[in-house]
Amino acid sequence: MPVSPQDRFIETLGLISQTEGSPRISGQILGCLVLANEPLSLTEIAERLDVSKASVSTNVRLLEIRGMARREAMRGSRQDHWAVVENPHQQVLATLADRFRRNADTVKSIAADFPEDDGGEGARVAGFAEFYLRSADFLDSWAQTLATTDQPEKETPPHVG
Amino acid sequence: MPVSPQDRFIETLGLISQTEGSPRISGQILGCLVLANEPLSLTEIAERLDVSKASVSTNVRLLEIRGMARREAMRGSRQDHWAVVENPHQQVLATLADRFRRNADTVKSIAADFPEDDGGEGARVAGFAEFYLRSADFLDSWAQTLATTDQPEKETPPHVG
DNA sequence: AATATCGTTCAGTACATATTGAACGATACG
DNA sequence: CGTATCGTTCAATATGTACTGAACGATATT
Repeated sequence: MPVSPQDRFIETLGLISQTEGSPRISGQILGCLVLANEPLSLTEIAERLDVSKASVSTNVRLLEIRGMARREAMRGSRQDHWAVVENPHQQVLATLADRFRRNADTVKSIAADFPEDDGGEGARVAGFAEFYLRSADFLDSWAQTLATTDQPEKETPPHVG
Repeated sequence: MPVSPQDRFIETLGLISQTEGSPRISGQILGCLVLANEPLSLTEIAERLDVSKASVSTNVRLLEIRGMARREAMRGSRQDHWAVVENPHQQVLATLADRFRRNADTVKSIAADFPEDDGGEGARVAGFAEFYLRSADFLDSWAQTLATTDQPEKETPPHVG
């Protein structure tokens, strides 16, 4: 039997999530929420994906930490409901930027511990820190363009000048 | 006993590599090569990190695929030697851009399979594809700035306009 | 040709973690 | 209050994969 486009979308996001180092289920949940376009209960998600409620509980909160999903109160229901945020990717980029900034700090402090006459080791390590720092800035600016251009149009990519 | 800054750098890159979804050892090897600043043999790397030559063989080739390391012939030695490329991060960003572009293609083709009257599902899926495509462009432009500014200086981050 | 020195491959193991089922605590409802 | 319905936590399991040791093939040296 042919697989529905919905299922393929969900499965694809799961695989992407996995190659990016996150649990597959978190990507699948995201796909679920994007397709539904309305808040879904924990049970609904679990049944749709045919996984345990425990997994959904854990991973939907992971999405919340990543800034991609948010809890939503539904009138007349005691159940928690979950929905994708307005601009999910913007949030995830900001989170990524934070991670890079932490990397920069860590590596920078290590670089500082090298002696002067190390044959350039410390300098090369510091170069790594510099990359992470610039990357963080870049990610932030990228996230910002996503925020300001809700309706993506044909644009020239950003450039340094 | 206190850990040397060299070991801390190597270990840190290993952890970063791991959180990014790559084998820890590949990050450690990269750290090794950066510190050495000269081509190292497979045996030298294995002994420095206290891991098997098989692992080094596999992961150093992974770095090669990622565009961060290259094989180098050393005069007077039959052994392969490995070194970091000139601008390792630029390469890895380009690789990442390729992955995003593939994601965009995959999701885009899925979006095309949704019927017209799907309540906006197909449009939202297409929005995802659009994000991946724009991300790929962004990564490329980012990589380009790294290529042109070998000596990182204080710069304003790129912006759309 | 025989031997030695490489790098790679591959089956097996170790290890990390994603996922589950059951127990638990909290809150709403009767 | 007792009961039912939630979501979360936690120990146990399943699963994927990183890593190893040994075998292999290729190349250089004698």
